Amino acid sequence: MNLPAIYRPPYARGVTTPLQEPTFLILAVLADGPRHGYAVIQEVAALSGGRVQLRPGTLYGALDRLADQGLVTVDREEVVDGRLRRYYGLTDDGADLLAADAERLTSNAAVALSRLRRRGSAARPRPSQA
Amino acid sequence: MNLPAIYRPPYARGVTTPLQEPTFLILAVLADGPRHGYAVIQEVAALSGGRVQLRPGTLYGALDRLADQGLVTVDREEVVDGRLRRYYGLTDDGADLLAADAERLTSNAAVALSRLRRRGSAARPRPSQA
DNA sequence: CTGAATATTCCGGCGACCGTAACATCCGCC
DNA sequence: GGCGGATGTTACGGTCGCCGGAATATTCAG
Repeated sequence: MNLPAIYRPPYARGVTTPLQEPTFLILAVLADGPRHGYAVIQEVAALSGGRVQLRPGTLYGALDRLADQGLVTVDREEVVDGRLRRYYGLTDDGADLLAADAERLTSNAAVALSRLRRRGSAARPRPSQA
Repeated sequence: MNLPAIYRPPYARGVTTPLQEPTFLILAVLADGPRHGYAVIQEVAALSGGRVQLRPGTLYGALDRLADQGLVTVDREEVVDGRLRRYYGLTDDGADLLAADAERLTSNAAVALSRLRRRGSAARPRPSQA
């Protein structure tokens, strides 16, 4: 079962290779530098145009999972005003995986758009002007 | 609040708006014209470079679901050598959703790559090499 | 003192996908 | 002339990421 090379090297056990959108965006946020959980939620919302509103359960669950997989690590912890802040940072493995997955997204999008254009020759109602 | 318009119009109840990769690729294959299930499996494998090997359960489950959502329809049925062939075709709603999702993928990939580039120039906390 | 924002933890539940087997027909091979 | 493989669909148990919501705790606005 020739696993096609892409999606294997560093992604040890259990790594859901095609990242889902929430996980992908979490890694994307951390690519800019360490962040704590709550900041990730806000930044994901911002750079998805408000489309993706991470739930606490999703975020912290994903962070734990990604830490287990070695894709992120706890950078440091602070206590501000009695509240805990745990900063997570992207590892090199995480950056590699994110880059590979971004490539996958680009490729998939290109394939779909190319085939949609071919389809355009047939009948198609256009209610809105793009 | 401002639910970003994209990802709402035709995607009535239960439509998992961010398409997962198998679903996305199924729609992409059908964008080229009607296909029967088995052909979809092969074509998805081909245009994903062999990375995505659809299981029967995934494929036919997805087709039923997509048909319920009005994103694909049964185009026609043939019996060839006593074996059934059911052809599925993309609806206009399906094409719209696929186009919107391709845009989402492109955008997400761009965001990730841009942030990864920023990361490369600054600090690499994990000295793996270079 | 009530409510919103900050920040994390916990838990039940759902749905897409996986993995595999079954069933049926036709073909190549030995 | 039977065995295995390709074609094509159906069925079902299981896994896992995400959702949805509530709890906890502190600070600041009204």
